[in-house]
Amino acid sequence: MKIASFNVNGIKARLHQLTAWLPEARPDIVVLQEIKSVDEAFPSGPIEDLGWQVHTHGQKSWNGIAILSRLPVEAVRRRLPGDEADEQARYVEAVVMGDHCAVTVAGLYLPNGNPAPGPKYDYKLDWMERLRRRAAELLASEEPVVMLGDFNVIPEPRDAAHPERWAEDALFLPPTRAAFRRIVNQGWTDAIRIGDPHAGRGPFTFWDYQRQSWERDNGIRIDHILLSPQAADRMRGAGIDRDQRAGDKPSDHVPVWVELAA
DNA sequence: ATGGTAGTGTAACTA
Repeated sequence: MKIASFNVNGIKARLHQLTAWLPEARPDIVVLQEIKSVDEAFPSGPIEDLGWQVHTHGQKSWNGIAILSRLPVEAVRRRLPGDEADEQARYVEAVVMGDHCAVTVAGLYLPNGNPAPGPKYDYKLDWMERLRRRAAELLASEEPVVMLGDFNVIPEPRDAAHPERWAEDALFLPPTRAAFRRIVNQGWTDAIRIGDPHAGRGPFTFWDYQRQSWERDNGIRIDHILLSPQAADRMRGAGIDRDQRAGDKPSDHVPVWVELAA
């Protein structure tokens, strides 16, 4: 079972890239972030025509998430628990039926949090605490769980080409990294770090559109795949589709993926 | 300190 995450930065502007990448990469499950579309306006047709079921959780103009699946999906849950007043569409969860076992997939678009300090940063840290609580519940199931998406967290200096430039940024501030570690240290495995070992800096998953970041390989690693122990036992590979950043009108993120024997 | 680019949606915001 191949599970992928892709921040498309606007589904309407990225349909060409997504419909070219899906048949090429052949994932079984994809979580999308930043669809920037209400559910009714999501272009499901061209994706369904390629064999994928579409489950969206959108909002107008910003954020928004979706799960695409070629396998049977049950128990789709939208919204991260813990704050009924939170209107931002950033979390979707589903149970996917594999040949050998069921896998819970949690897709997320964690708040950016800039500028920090400020209310947006407070919201980010609150959201991370809610995610930590949900992550603990998912781990307690002792089932295969894959929690993946755009975390908007640079975990370590080696995850940025120029970490010093991120020192004051909400993606790299010490409280952000500590909150991420509190989740990982519950017992999750960082699939990209394990599956795609890299001696020096990188690998990266995001390159800004500005300042020729891609041409200069000035990237960061902020799209992550966390595996429960039962999912990590089944991991057969993981990777980053880096080439996707080089095409015509690409997203500023590239897809990340993990392959499980499931 | 500023501005550089992109998407949504058509002004101003988010990233």
